[in-house]
Amino acid sequence: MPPAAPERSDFIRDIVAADVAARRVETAITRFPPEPNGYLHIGHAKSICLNFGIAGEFGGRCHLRFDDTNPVKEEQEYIDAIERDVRWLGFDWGAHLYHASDYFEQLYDWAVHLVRNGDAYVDDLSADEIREHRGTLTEPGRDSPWRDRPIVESLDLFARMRAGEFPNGARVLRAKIDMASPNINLRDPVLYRILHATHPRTGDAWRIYPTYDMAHGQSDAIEGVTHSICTLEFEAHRPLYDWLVEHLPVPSRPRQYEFARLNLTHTVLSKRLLLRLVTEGHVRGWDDPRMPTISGLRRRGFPAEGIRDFATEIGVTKADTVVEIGQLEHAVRDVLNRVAPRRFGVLDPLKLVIENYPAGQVEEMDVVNNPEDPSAGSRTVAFGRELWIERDDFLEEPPPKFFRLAPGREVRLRAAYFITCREVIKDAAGRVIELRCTYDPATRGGDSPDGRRPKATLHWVSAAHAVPAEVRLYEHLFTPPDPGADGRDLLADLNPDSETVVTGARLEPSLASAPVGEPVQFERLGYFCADPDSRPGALVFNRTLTLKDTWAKLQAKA
RNA sequence: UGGCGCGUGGCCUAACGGUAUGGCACCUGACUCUGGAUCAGGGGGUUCCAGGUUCGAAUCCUGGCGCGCCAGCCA
Repeated sequence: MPPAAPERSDFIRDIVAADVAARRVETAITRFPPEPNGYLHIGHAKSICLNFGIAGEFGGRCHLRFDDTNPVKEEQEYIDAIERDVRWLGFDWGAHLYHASDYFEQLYDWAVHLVRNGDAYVDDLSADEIREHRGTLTEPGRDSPWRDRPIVESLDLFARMRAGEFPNGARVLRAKIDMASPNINLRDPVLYRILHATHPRTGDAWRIYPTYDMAHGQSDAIEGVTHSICTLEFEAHRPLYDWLVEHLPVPSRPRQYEFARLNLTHTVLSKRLLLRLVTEGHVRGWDDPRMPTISGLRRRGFPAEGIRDFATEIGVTKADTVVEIGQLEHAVRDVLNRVAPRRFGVLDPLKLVIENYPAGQVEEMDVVNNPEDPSAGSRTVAFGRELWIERDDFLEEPPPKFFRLAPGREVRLRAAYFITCREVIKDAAGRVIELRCTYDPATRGGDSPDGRRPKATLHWVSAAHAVPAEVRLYEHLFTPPDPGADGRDLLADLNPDSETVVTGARLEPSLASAPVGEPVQFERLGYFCADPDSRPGALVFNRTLTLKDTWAKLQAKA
């Protein structure tokens, strides 16, 4: 667990602090309760940071509990991915790994307890009939004809449900609360349903499974959870949460608090929609670098620290809001700028020949690794007569405010020499294919003895030394900030340029051994990291984010 | 329509009856061997509206308006 630095406070932390001060609880025991039916995304990260963060700050603990009450949707693959992602985010549940399925026997006993007390009954109505009886938002529901059947009969039927005597949907166990409640969740909610399905953990031991409402609060109580923090859509369930905890002999009394889930522009945060993108092949998988999943962000190169910083910066409230994705990107750049070693990489190479540089000569130029971090030291990069520079660092007819290379103009090659463009060579189609330049030997290292200061500094790689690579450039997954809004088809909002694969990049040789996922900055371009697809001799890099680019901004305005 | 919740500059957020906080974004300028980073400064708010209580209201009350959630044997 990361150091429990004092986080900014929020209404939930205020409640916890007050509870601790009033000795209502000894400490904060929270839990992160994912359902293993998909991959975790940045919205879950907000919840993870909140739950583990609070536990850390108050010297309590946070459990990882899988809410695995619906075997028809849940899979082991998701369980594994969730554990990996929470750990990668920087959190540790220690020995406190739990599953709602661990409590199935206890939950069953408690269900029997409810029946014995006349607080629950077996209902023979079909799903359709139950819906019909439930009433509507404005009309009260009607009692099921089975609502007052003898307790012994319900007991017998419930036992036989467990034994697997009835098919799916034949009967359910319902709480007996109030069919006229204005809160629909209190109109005799279903507690158990028959599901002849194999569970990832309990196998075929059970033919009935508890619903979320029956399982969640009771699991909290079993684990001694003090503050059960969930998202706003469960607000209407809180009266039921409380009802169950009050009608059952549970060992502790947890309280539920709700906060607003995260919404982000230019993406979607719904497991259903993310699953659709995966299954329909619009992305490379759950961990596609464009996905807002934790594993996607990781593959993209977003550091865990940046995600955590983002979570604290956006705060925790009950207001349903949409955060600009730029705020996430800012938190990520902030970390990357501090930690990413700088390297040279040319995405769209243009050959540059230095006519007065001796053929065959190679100089090892000393280049600082990170101007933000002197302790990162420096490295050596080979320089020679033939180089690659970025094609858009040259313009034959430079517009005003374009400071880079142009015919007759002198610029600095970073940590190397000043060069002047003498001649532009084009192919038959008129495309620039080579620049002939001269260099000033007196400017070795990048400074001139006479104080000349070029307006631009270019990155470069030696043509004789550079290694080729594929580079995948990523942008927002969706073009509009609110994909699928106003009844638009989600797919129509996909950004056709969300991934651009560049195949002819040339990188400085040290990048050939860059570990997968380790962030580097390609100077002047952005932050990158090697993709898991990368192989020796077939390097693949992902662009995590571009650097802020005021020139690009100027161009966009024009 | 019934219940519950929420409305503070473009976005997020603070304020706990004392005269609108901070971050992101935006705009200047300085500095710079990354048009990066950094630093300095700046613009932008009838705190959803209308009443009321109070010496004083973003905060409390009433009534509107807007938005979100709830009618799965999903979570």
